[in-house]
Amino acid sequence: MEDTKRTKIVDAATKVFAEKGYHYATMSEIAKEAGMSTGLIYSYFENKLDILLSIIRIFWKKINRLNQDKFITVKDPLDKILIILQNFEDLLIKDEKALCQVKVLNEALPHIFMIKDKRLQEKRYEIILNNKELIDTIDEIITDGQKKGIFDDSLNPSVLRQVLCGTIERVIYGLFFKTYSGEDIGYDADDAHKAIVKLIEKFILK
Amino acid sequence: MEDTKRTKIVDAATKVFAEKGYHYATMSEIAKEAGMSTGLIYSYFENKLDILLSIIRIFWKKINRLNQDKFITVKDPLDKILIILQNFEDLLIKDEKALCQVKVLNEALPHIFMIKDKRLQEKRYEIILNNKELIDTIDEIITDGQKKGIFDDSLNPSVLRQVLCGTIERVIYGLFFKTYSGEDIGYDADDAHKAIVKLIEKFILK
Amino acid sequence: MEDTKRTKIVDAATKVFAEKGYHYATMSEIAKEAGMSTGLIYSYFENKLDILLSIIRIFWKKINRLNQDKFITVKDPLDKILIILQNFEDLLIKDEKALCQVKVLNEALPHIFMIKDKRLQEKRYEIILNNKELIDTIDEIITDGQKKGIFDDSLNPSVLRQVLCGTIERVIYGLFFKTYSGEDIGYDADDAHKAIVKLIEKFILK
Amino acid sequence: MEDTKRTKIVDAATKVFAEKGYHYATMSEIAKEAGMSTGLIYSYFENKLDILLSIIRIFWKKINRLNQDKFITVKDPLDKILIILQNFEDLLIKDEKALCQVKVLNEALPHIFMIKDKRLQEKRYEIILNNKELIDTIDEIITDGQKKGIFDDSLNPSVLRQVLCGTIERVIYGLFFKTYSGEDIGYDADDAHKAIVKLIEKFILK
DNA sequence: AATGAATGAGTGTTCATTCAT
DNA sequence: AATGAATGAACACTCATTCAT
Repeated sequence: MEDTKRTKIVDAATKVFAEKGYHYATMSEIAKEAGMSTGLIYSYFENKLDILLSIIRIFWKKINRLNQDKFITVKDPLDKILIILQNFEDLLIKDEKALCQVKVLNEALPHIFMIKDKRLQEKRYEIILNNKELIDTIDEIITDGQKKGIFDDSLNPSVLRQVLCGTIERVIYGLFFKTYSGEDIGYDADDAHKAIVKLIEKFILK
Repeated sequence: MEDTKRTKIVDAATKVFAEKGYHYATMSEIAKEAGMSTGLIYSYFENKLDILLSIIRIFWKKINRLNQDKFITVKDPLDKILIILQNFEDLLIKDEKALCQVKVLNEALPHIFMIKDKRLQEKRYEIILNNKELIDTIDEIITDGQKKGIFDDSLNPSVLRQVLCGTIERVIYGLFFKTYSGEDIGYDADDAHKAIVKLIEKFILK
Repeated sequence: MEDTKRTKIVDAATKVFAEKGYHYATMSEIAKEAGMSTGLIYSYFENKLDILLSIIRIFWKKINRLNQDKFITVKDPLDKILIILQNFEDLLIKDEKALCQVKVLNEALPHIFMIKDKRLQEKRYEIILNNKELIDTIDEIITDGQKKGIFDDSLNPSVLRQVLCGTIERVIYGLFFKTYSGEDIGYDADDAHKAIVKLIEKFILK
Repeated sequence: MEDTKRTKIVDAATKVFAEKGYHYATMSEIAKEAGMSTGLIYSYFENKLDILLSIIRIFWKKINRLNQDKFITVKDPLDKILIILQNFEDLLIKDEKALCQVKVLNEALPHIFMIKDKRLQEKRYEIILNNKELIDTIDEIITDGQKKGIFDDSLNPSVLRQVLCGTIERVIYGLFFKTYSGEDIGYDADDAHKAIVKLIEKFILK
């Protein structure tokens, strides 16, 4: 029950943050969207920033958990990269509601750096750790693929990862923009998927 | 003279916005950084948002002008793409001061959508036009390259462009982060350049 | 049974008000201290201010009743004054728990004046009456003592009473402070008693 | 000029705090009383509590300075005590505006203990020091008087000081109450003065 | 042209109070 | 009778913007 409320708030905030941007969103808008009063939000979260942090934290946790779950049975570097992609798509694209998380995630960085509240330091640290976990995971997979002679080894793993992540982020952000603005962006979820797979095949594979 | 002041403000704001994020930056910080009083800023800009808009507008204008200038003598699609990349690098990477524009550009989108001030509508429209101009330019180049049989034509131009732009944005953002946080990101400006060129060769070329 | 609950609330509130001050004390702290839920407090009291009022009202009532009870057999003005002192000490000093009432009584005045709630007007009036009763009692004793030639009659009764009450209040407040802060104040309950008795002998007696 | 503004705010706040009590007083009331906007107050004070602290700090500083100034030429313990009394009267009674400080000073204690803001810790410490300075000064005078055989030495200095201060506080508070409520309290400033002097003569002197 | 003191609208947050269970 | 989740009014505080000098 308590968890339902937290989820409601997180979902409402994700929507409002995505629509208006963190600072333009007000607590009463979030409360209204969540179907409750402003005060109640403060029973579940320390403050506004805490909600933003929670959105991000939950997302990275989910991604990391999904990845680790599937990596147990998969060993091939290419398959692992494809699994990471698939997990991103599962979490963001297949649930249209969740798509707006991309924008919130995109906007979050400056706010994470502005955290002064001591109560939030730990949560901030956790986010950084979770983020680092994904980065390290990808970098290890790439390094592994290069050692095994499967991946292109003329570039260092960090740049390869940046190219991959930048692509995924941008392509999915486009889908969010399409959904929420209604404007045509020239491609759909299927095109996006094919493009990233092709990027992996042509750019990352040897 | 007036132009010097405007430039000073734009430069100061770019720095402060990049360091703190648009909303955490205050007008008095910008004024201090620009070496003038808060009030004077309002002689050159309508309001805070107007400064942000100007930063973006100036950047897109410069990019478009640089592109068009060089496109006069260049006709090959691949060369054109490489010129666009080079222009980005000239504007952002080669001047360390300007590097922080990446972050401002990254953060700007939500604010552009929140413009209510009628005086800014025109400027907003101009930005969207400038942005669209670059997008259209790239899309045309890609379409042209595909027609000429030079570029991969299994993906539509919009997605190809997103992959390219997402990569450039992310890779350069990494360089900004490195410069301003001092942390190691595993690659430098040279690696970044090579990676993008390789992306073009392996992913965009047939 | 109902009375037990009321007493529990009053005792808990007295403690919390004394420790934190009326406004810094929250209803949930009082409820926790009283071992019940916040809601239940509202079955016994109109609101937060009502609890404060009750604490004060109960104290003045007790003092007045104790005084009147003992005055039946005592007629000498000096003895009467000493009885009032003894009653104060019985109610405050001898029960360490009750000592914190001094602080609550001290802080109460501004709140009594801010009562707007109509339901509390009557209670407020009662407090003022009870307070006035003690004042009048003391003033009458002093007047009587002056008439009988026992008390110094070079000062009017009101000022004499203020000196006496100010002394008692301050000296007992010191004891409260000592108990709750643990700091040394340079005197104990016994010193306090002797000082007040000496004040009566040297200052009020002729 | 800046000092005029600070003084205006301090005076306004003293009045409003005295009338309503610290917590019932709002910043906009203080601003209105001071003839300025809410925001401007924050150019001169950290926050609401800082104003309260300043009122108290200024008062204790003034008292201590006045005392030390006059103690240079006076050596007799009795004269010193009378000078302290006179200074209190000069600061509080002779300026009717300043009289309301008594109430603010009376109410301040719980708030001083609730200070969490780091920026105010130093100011808090200064107040405690100033307060201690007066206490120590009085205690030294009394000890000196007892050694010289002038003062009653059957009670320890701390209690004697409490009796004196409690009396002064209470008697002056009565005058404040009279002025601001318009009610008759049975004595005036002159009676108050005589009472305290008589207290010193009869109770403190041997 | 230039200043920065002054404004006040806007919002996050708290907490007394209510009420469904 | 008892709970504590839920409410929302109230207020401190910030900061973009203005304007007297």
